[in-house]
Amino acid sequence: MQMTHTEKQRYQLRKQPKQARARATVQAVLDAAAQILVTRSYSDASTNVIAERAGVSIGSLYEYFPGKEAIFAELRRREGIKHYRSITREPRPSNPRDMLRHLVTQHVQFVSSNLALYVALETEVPRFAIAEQEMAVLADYVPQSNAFLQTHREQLRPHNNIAFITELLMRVVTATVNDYALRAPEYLRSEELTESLIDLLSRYLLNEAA
Amino acid sequence: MQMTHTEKQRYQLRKQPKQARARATVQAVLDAAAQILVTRSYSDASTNVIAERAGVSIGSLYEYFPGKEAIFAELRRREGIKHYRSITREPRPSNPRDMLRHLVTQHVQFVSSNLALYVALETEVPRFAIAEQEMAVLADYVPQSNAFLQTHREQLRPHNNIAFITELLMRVVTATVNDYALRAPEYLRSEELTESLIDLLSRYLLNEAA
DNA sequence: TTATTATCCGAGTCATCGCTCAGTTTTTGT
DNA sequence: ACAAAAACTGAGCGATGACTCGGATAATAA
Repeated sequence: MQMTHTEKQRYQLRKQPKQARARATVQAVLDAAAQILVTRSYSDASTNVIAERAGVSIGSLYEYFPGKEAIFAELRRREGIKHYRSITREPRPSNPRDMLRHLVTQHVQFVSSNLALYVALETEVPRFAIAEQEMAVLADYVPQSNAFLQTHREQLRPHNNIAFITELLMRVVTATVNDYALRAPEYLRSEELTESLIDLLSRYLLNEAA
Repeated sequence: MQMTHTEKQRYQLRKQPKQARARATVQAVLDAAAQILVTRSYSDASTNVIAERAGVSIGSLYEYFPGKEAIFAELRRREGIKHYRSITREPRPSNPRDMLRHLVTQHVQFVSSNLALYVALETEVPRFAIAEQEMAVLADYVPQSNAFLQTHREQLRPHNNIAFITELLMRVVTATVNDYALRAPEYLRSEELTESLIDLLSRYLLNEAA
């Protein structure tokens, strides 16, 4: 584990697969990694074992991935994209209250429908290169939501920093749902949790009338 | 990484140190582990490296720890205890609003005063044996806070399940502060974050008058 | 067809890691 | 002072893991 001169590409694909069979190879590796992560553990997921489970040779694996870390970085990247898509998918809400409801329900929905993998990624895989894709879910969503709330300011209680509040609320939702996923998954899908969270956020964000 | 017959003591001390120098050895190992974790990484923290940094022989390390995982489990256990102490320390609040303020400020205080180690433990160390100590911070605190809130019911908005709400609020605080610690530490100590969080919680929990 | 590029293969190398054990030193108890 | 218990030592073993490389095979292009 020598780090000669901090290579950025340590967590990226060595090269893009061009042919279809190559894309299939990459996908097989990622699927195998996910499966081993969920059924065994991160430390059991050696490159040799992953390659074997994927049905590709260890040599092929290293054609595309510079190492074990890159495999899981890519896996997380792709899950992050799915997560983002899940949250931003239709229908677009037409008012702040619907926005909060949509945010909470979609978030719970995504996490609980991928619970095993989500939890394993969160609890077992080290967060290399945290800055890069870690924010994928929030990076685009926050400014977008902020703009939305700005245009519906009249429905909100007076806040002197809407941008900050927007980010805070996003983080409260993601972090709290994450916490339930890891530590109390039996409540994750409960009406009670979803409704309480929405109520908590609404009461803070919105004025009485809304 | 063979797991013959799921031994429970994999994450516990092999034996309790009886003499002072033995306690010093254990402490030195834990300190070294923490230091390497923070300055290098979890995967760089091999038992050999930890022993060397601690200034004890590898043999001595294995007198007390059954393996690498046990070292970090113990480290986390001790940090968890500190965390709990930090949150439950005087002065005991006399009303719900003070309770919320106390909870938020103490929590932020603890996390930000141990930020590097806290973040490293959260992001790099796998959560083995999650059930055991993971809940240390909440396990005692939640029922205790729940009882407290029950006795001050008249200051609260009507809630049909105070126990659930208590736990929810605890989780919102810990999870959100944790999220800022990992992903936006520049806001962690800000007045704005602390005050917004308290406001968010109060508005949901308390009735107008309180 | 033929040249070129892309993909795949897997035995084998080398480093490192977790861990043991036989023996020494220190502390404690009587 | 002496024995027993506790603590410490570190060379070295066995296992495994990440990764390479020389070469085979397949797809694409000219």
